[in-house]
Amino acid sequence: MDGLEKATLRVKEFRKREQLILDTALKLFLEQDEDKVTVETIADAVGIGKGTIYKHFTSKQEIYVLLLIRYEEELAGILQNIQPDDDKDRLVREYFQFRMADPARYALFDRLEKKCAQDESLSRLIERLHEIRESNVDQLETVIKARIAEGKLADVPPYFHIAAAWALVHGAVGLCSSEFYKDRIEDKEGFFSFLMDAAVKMGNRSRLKNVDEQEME
Amino acid sequence: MDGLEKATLRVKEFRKREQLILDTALKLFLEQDEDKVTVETIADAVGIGKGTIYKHFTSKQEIYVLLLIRYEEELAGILQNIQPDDDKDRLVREYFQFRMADPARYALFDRLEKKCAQDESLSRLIERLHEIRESNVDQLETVIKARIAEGKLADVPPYFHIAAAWALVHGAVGLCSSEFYKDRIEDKEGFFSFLMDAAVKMGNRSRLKNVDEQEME
Amino acid sequence: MDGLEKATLRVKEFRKREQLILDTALKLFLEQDEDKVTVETIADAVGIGKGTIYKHFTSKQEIYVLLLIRYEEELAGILQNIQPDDDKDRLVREYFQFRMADPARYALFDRLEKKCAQDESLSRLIERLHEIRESNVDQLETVIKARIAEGKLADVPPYFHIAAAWALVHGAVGLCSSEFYKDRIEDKEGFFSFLMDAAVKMGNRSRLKNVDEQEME
Amino acid sequence: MDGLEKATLRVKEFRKREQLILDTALKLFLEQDEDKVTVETIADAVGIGKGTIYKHFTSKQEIYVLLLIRYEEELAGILQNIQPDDDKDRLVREYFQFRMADPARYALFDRLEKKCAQDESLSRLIERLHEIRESNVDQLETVIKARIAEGKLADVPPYFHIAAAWALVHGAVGLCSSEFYKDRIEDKEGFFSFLMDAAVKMGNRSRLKNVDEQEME
DNA sequence: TATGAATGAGGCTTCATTCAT
DNA sequence: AATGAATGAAGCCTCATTCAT
Repeated sequence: MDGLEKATLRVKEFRKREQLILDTALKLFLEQDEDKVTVETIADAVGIGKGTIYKHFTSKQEIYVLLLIRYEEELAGILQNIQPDDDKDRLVREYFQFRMADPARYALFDRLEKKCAQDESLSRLIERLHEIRESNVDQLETVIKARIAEGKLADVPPYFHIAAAWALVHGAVGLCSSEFYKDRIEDKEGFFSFLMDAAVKMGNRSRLKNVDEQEME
Repeated sequence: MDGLEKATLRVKEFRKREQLILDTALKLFLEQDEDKVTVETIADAVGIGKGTIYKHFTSKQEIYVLLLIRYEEELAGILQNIQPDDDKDRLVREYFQFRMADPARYALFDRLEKKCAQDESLSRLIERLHEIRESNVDQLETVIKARIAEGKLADVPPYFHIAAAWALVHGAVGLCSSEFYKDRIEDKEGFFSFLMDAAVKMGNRSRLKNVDEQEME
Repeated sequence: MDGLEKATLRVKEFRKREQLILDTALKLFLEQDEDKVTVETIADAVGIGKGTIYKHFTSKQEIYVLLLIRYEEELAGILQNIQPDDDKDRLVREYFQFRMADPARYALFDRLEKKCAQDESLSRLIERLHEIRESNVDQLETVIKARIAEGKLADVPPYFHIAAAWALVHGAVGLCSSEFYKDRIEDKEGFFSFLMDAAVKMGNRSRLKNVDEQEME
Repeated sequence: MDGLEKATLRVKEFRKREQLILDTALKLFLEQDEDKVTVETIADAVGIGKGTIYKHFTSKQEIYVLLLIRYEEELAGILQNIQPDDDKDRLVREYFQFRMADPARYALFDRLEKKCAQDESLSRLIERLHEIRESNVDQLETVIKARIAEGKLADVPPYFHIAAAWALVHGAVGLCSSEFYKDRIEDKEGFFSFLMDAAVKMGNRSRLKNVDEQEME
């Protein structure tokens, strides 16, 4: 193994550790409130020194943003993997499935983003986050537009559909983590099927018609 | 003015200041992240000493809960004021209008509640909060039930309707405070009318039918 | 009732309240650590306002000293009441009985005195405390001297006897409140009779003589 | 020097600083009332930052207990160093000499222990303190028992002798730190020899016998 | 005179970040 | 590069004392 190889290996190790730190941080943030998780806690959980964290990230807040970016990139990966000739709906379905998969995680990211929004020193990363998200949303818009053209969705600005769906998902997540409603919703499965049904139909033009037809039988 | 009157006046002044502190705290919490607002900041803003805050509240966290309770009580007041012979829908409409009126405030309360949930020393107040909320929800359920009986709403457990609407409102609020979407939704008014429309129709039985009928023409 | 009488009555009431405050403070200091007892706690327990305390005493520390003085005065009263033709031993016995009567109280006073010792603003009161105590000790010395003259006590400076007894009593009190020894001394009654026995005999001349005789063998 | 050595050195330095903090704290506690000594005062006196204190101890109270433990361990060391074939009395003598060596220190520890007794979070350390003390007392009991067997001490439970001596030492310490008696005892050396004499003879069997004989006359 | 709301100095503790090894 | 001891700003809270009513 020559010097270059060695160096490459080292870089790889370094990157790997970076991911490990982020993974661990995420896990801890989900378990406890992120304010209660100290940098030392993370370092201990990873099994490295506290100082090492700062070789990878300039601040705790940077960890927040990088987690956000990683999340958005993961989503981008999912969207990218879907073939253009797939059922158009699949894209949308995957998108929301991903977002709903782990409500607590999503809620965490929501908080983290709010926390980072102000910080001037993170603006570069925040920008990047927005770029990725923009691109993800663009992908979705393309699909939405196609469906509108097909007459399958109400002819409103595409972002109406996306934002409405986003809001519903966000709302559902909030509901899940709400101390109060958590206890009140007895038939959780039934409820979410009710909600999802509503979400799908939300801007759906043809579906509404179908429902009618169905009911007339 | 006799002694009793004087004492009453004093108590009134005290309560007034309490409200002033809560008002100021709320204002500051909305302006900055509540973690960045120190007790001293609040005291300074009110124009009183730090110690005075602790004559009214036992901890910063108690301020959080009392703010939550005040919010829920305000809502209760609105619900109570509606006459029984009012249009049944008005109750529901008022409820969501109230919640949507100041999304940032609502988002804040969401965070605050999560922060207080753990604290054992606040359990008494948290309980009271839940009681008020329960009573508010009960009121709504009554209306929902009536509408279901009238055949105007889908016959699912009433809390399906409430929770679904809650989720939508929560989602909309989240959307509003989201750094990213905030910039993307150009026609905000249009969008929210679209969303509200969806919300109202969500569990609406007759509407669905009507739409169908309409489309069959 | 004329003005003078009224004023006298008022003064009486005032003095009475002063005693009530001191009584209550003492009770609370004994129940909890005196540092944990706030001036407000005392006022509440007495059923008066916090400010009123400061009409009677200039500071919390003054309460400490006044309690000390009251204690020493109480002792003086006991010593005074003993007739000069009483059994000489009775004086000594009463003195130590008084001090030992409530070990916790005694231990408290010990702490309080240490706390006040430094405070310059209390020096006047501290002086008075010392005066009373001096007079009490003088009385004892008189008795001790008489017993020495009778040849019943070892002919050492009288304060040797007093201080030695004081130390033993103080030690016994300390023992009583010691967390550790408290559990170890099973036969408490037996032990204290053993200890008292030793104390009484401590400077007892006749015993020393016996020892001498023994040693001469 | 390899890594292991370095690490060992580091740990040593760390421990050394820990001792330095404890030493300084003790010194300050003795100079002023421990309540007047703030954590910052200690840090400043040591020449380190306030936060560093908390790398070594979890709270100010923990410093109290560790000081107590150190004191008791020091005593254990002294007792251990005494050879079994030494004069049996030496153990007892050393024990009380140690305790009497620095009355102010002893009085301080007495206060500290009382202060920590309640604190639940210190229970583990308090337990350890009691263990050490128990073992120290056990050693003494062994000696006392032997002396009782030899007929040199009165045949009462061994803890009678220990506790009585403890009380006397405690009393003497109290006397020393008493503002009033401090000034009154002119011939301190003479007095303490008088007191010690009494202490040593306290449970001394041969003397009791004589007394009995005398009383039979 | 009695009151109790207001005060603010001051204490303890936390933790993100730095830096010498 | 990795470490972890050291740092100190900053936060929360307490309570003796004051003072206007």
